[in-house]
Amino acid sequence: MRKELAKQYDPKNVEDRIYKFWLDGKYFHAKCEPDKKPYTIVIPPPNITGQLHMGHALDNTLQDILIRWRRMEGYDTLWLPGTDHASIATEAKIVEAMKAEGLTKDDLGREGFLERAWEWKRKFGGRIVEQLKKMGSSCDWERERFTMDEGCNKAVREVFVNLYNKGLIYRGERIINWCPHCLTSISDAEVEYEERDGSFWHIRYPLADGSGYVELATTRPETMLGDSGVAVHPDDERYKDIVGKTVILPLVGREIPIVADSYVEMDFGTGVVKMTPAHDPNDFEVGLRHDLEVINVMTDDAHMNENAGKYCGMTALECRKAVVKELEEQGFLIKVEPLKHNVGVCYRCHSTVEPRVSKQWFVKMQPLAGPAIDIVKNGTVKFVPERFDKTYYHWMENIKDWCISRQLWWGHRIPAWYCDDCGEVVVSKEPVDVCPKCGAKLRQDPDTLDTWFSSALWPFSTLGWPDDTPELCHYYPTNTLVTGYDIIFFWVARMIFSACEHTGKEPFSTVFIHGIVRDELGRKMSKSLGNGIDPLEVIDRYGADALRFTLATGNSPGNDMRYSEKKVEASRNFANKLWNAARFILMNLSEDTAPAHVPADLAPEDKWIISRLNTLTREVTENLERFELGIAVQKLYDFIWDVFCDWYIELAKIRLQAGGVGAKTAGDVLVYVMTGILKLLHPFMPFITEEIWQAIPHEGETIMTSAWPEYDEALSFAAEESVMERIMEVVRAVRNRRAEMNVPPAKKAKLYIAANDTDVFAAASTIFMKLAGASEVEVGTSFSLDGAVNIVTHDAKVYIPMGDLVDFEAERARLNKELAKAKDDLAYIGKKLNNPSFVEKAPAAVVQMQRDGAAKLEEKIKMLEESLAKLG
RNA sequence: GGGAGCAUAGCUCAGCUGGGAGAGCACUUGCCUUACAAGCAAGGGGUCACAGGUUCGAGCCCUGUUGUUCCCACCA
Repeated sequence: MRKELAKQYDPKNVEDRIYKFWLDGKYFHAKCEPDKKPYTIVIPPPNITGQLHMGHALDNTLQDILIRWRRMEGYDTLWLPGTDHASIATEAKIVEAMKAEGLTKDDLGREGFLERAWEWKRKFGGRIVEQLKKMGSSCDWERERFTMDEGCNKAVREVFVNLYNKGLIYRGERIINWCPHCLTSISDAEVEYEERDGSFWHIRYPLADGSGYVELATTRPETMLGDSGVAVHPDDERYKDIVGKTVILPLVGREIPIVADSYVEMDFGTGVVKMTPAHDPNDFEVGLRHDLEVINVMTDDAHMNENAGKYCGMTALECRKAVVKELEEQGFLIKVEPLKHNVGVCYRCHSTVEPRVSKQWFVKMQPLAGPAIDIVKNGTVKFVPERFDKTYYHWMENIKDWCISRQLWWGHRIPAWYCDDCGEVVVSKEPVDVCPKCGAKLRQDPDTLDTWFSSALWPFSTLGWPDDTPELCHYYPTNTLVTGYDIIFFWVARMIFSACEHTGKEPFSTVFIHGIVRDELGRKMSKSLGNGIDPLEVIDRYGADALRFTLATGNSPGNDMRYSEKKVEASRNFANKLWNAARFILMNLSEDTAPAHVPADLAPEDKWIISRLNTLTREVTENLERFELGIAVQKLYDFIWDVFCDWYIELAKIRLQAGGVGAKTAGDVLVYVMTGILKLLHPFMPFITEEIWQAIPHEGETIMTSAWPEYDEALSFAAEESVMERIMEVVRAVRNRRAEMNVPPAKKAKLYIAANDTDVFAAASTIFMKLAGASEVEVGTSFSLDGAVNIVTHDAKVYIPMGDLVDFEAERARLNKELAKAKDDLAYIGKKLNNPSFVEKAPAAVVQMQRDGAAKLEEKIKMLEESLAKLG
């Protein structure tokens, strides 16, 4: 007994049942079949602290479309799912949760804290996976890895030690970005810039020899407590003679040198810059060149420290006020100007970043960047769309060393041990207890690694690297990475150079970049704006299929898209349309209808729809291959709605209602075309296609693993396509005229069709009766009728006797208008064809097309003139 | 300061390698036609930002201009 479809399409009902069916059948499980070609996709690790948002939904949808399609094409497909340990955000959330219980990090200690973190991860970490499943994700989630799982940990230690041994990781005192809120260092990529209103304080520093003073300006007066020099440009005539002298630092009284350095811009401010090497990256560089003292005046949490003298203990802001006040009182302050300037903020918490000198671990980037650039330049790794390789090159070519140590507990512990007795540093894959030099007890570095350090290893660490596993051998290098452009620097670039360095291969061959989903007003969706839309809520109301379809529609690689509920509604309506088409087919099938096949005795409309489906198959496949998912889905939409539902089903009704062999053939073709549609649509709308596929005659257990349709030259019927186009033109023209004349649909009228090719139109008489409001149809080479409406198409003239309804003046006016239009069109084409260089230089096919067009127009003009002549 | 994207119907956007401009929504008109009113049929609406250039032919290619968005660098 065949399954039935409910009268009303209910996505929730369908989706819950189908997902369970897939899970029970274990259809998602990766098999690692060496004889099958692998298709592996790397997916961004969803942040475990987060709730599913539109960004995830988009990622997941595009990935799943590609995976489902390739699976149907017979590939051994695998996702590399994972969960990010997201150090800063995760740790902040855990700290917050502890605070609610009256606990702090120090109360728990490192072990206790980690225990709490795991507990927390178990509680919330699985949630996002459940949400992705609701979207139809066909990821084998049982393979899910966590970046802090032992396997990945092993890879991290391996990489760290290898890089260290090659001299590519070093520990050093350098200026780094410090987030005073998160209390950790962050990398350059994690700093964002925001424009803020600030002030520009002009201050005078007296020369030590009493010969005057220099005037300089600063936006951060409090840092002057750490000044160890003053710089001017070497070519600046104004200050040439003071270079080498010293100034007395106001309030502090320290004597500091005036140096010349080309970093200083002569045109900006007064052309004199105070140097605070401990708290400004540029000053630090200048300081290195001129051997200036590094004086740290701040604590971890942006308070002044003991080096700030009497200001010790104040916050930076309090200190600024105090310093400015004293400068003013002592006559050092010249003026204050308002100034807009960019301030670096932490990308996680948006606190102002404090640059400070600190001892951290770094990765030397220069040697790693070279191969990573080459592998993209030589096409081994391709960006889709291509233009993103420019962004990538620019970043790689100007890369600075990467600060990888974080002052956090929730992350991969740095595998380095220190001997407090003899100062020995040991870097090792395995824990070491005693100093190999002096035998004293060793202390492990308390810091952890940047979350992206471990994430960068994702494509191979999850496959078992550094062990030579069968999985690694089969699936690596992977095929595709799908991600947003906002993550190119953080993750994509780092995966590429890490893979080059550690595996000697590319991590993936294609980076498919998509845009971000914006709200209806084009704003970025964000928590603080409160304009984020919860994908689960959308699914609840319209279904996952509708959401997926929306995200795929109008999605062109690399471009942002706007979310609007109207679009989701349109997608849901489309699903409903498909549902109803399926219901219609089911109603018209007999119990013994066979699964999809092309029957014998095809009618012209059968050949037409089969041929159109054939073309569609080719177009959808080609566009998927080019990652043009938006175009593929648009073509499906147009075909299903306009071609299949609006035309073919209506045409098929004629034979279905007549019964007999024709009905059987029409039924078979309906099943054949519907099956093709469902397969092509399945990657985009997995649930509804599975549900319908199960209901109609089919072979196999699930559409997921059924074979992807292929273009077949034998199913291309150009002649029938053309015949149908001519018939459809007549139908449209008649409908148009009737609508214009306000003829009610119920009022049928006889149709006289005059054409040279009488057979084509005679054979289609039932079509005209069904679709063009004809009571009966007479076909001949010419008719002489009075009181009839004249309709002219390119190769036929149609008369509808309407008696009193016909307004001859209106008829004449309309025909004249059409004639004028046709003549204009012909003149336009004629101009082209009379242009010798067009005929000579344009491709033959284009010229022929114009000639055909001209011939059709000539024919039409002739018929229009005849009709006008008859009207008198 | 460097780089990139975008500018097409009232709105949101497609338009692949150049061959007389498309969709969805909105709008107008007529229809509950036995799959579907979450629908059917018909229709109105565009100097493809502006100015040049290449070409037989430009929404598409090149140059410039304007507006807009984003990324990178960063001015002490």
